[in-house]
Amino acid sequence: MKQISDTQAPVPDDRDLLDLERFLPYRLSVLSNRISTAIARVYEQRFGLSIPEWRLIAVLGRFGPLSANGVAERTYMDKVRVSRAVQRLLQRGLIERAMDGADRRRSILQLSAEGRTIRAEVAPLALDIERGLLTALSRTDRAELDRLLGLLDAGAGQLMPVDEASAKSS
Amino acid sequence: MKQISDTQAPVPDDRDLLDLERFLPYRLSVLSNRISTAIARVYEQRFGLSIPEWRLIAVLGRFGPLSANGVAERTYMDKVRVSRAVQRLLQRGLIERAMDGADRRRSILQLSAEGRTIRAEVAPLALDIERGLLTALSRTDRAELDRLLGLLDAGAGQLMPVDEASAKSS
DNA sequence: GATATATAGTTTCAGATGAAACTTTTGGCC
DNA sequence: GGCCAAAAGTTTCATCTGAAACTATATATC
Repeated sequence: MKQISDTQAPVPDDRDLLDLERFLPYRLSVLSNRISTAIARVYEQRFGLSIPEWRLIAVLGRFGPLSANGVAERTYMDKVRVSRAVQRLLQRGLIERAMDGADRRRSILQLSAEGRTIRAEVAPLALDIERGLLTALSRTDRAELDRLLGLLDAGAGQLMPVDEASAKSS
Repeated sequence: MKQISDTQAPVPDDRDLLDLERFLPYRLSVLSNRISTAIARVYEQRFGLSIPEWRLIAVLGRFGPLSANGVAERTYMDKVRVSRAVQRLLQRGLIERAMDGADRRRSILQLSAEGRTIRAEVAPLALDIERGLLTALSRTDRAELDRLLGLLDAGAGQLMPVDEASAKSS
């Protein structure tokens, strides 16, 4: 004889049916896209820079000279993006490329004088934007946020190892 | 006679030259992309759903029936994305579309029976992923995070009004 | 009730994207 | 030295994306 209820497919109650607005990945995605879009617009209009291009400048300014791969690792961009950003910035003369004498597959990238100038102009603007975002947060709030983002990074690491995410070196 | 130092272009010191790794918009972007990519992979492999498609299902399940515009408003997706997601889900029979009798420009979208089934399967998976992300956070940490994201949303609102960001209705 | 303006949704087009293939060079390994 | 696997970057190709143009309908103004 057929059993009742226990073996039936469970009828999901509302607890199992997620509410998009409270779903953390969704909230992060909407927030981050909103911010990135606004920033991209500013960089584009004022400096003709895309976000990948700006990241390249920022990271070369801070850690350069670097190989393309070094850039990819530090920016979480894949090598195709880096390659394209490098090409455009070379054309514009904002970076310089040399070949590594010891390993001729590898390039050596660094900011040109003009690139350094651009970085010095863009960076304060970026910091202004960040300040605007954070106006409503107290000093301790900011420290909290920093800590919590760190924890989320760790959680995301479980989900998807960093090197599989994007910063592929091959 | 030319003045010295005071009128010269300021030489930016390191304080003005941002460090990408500490720059909030960058951190949010990397974190969010990492999570979204991982989730997109799961949805795609297990259910053949893109993220826009899943968002449509989630929001229709929770608030449906809705017009395409209603969906756009609640998901922060632009109307082109919504339109495309609608088409694919109609093809797959996961949603149904009727015309609004009172306003024949407007469509009325809702989940089909099969759509409801899919939602009931995907939602717990999504919640599992979220739980994974949050394992390292205590109950109070989670409340803090919620609050801080709310503040950031407000800050982002200053940067870029919601309706200009993406959920354009026209 | 004709004309103008706005809205819902779709289509078009030009650019962005990333996985996979490819080229070149390097580093074993025999 | 010769051969094979791996790494650095680039190119290709198929897909995704969103701004702008477009279609159809509705609303406002006269």
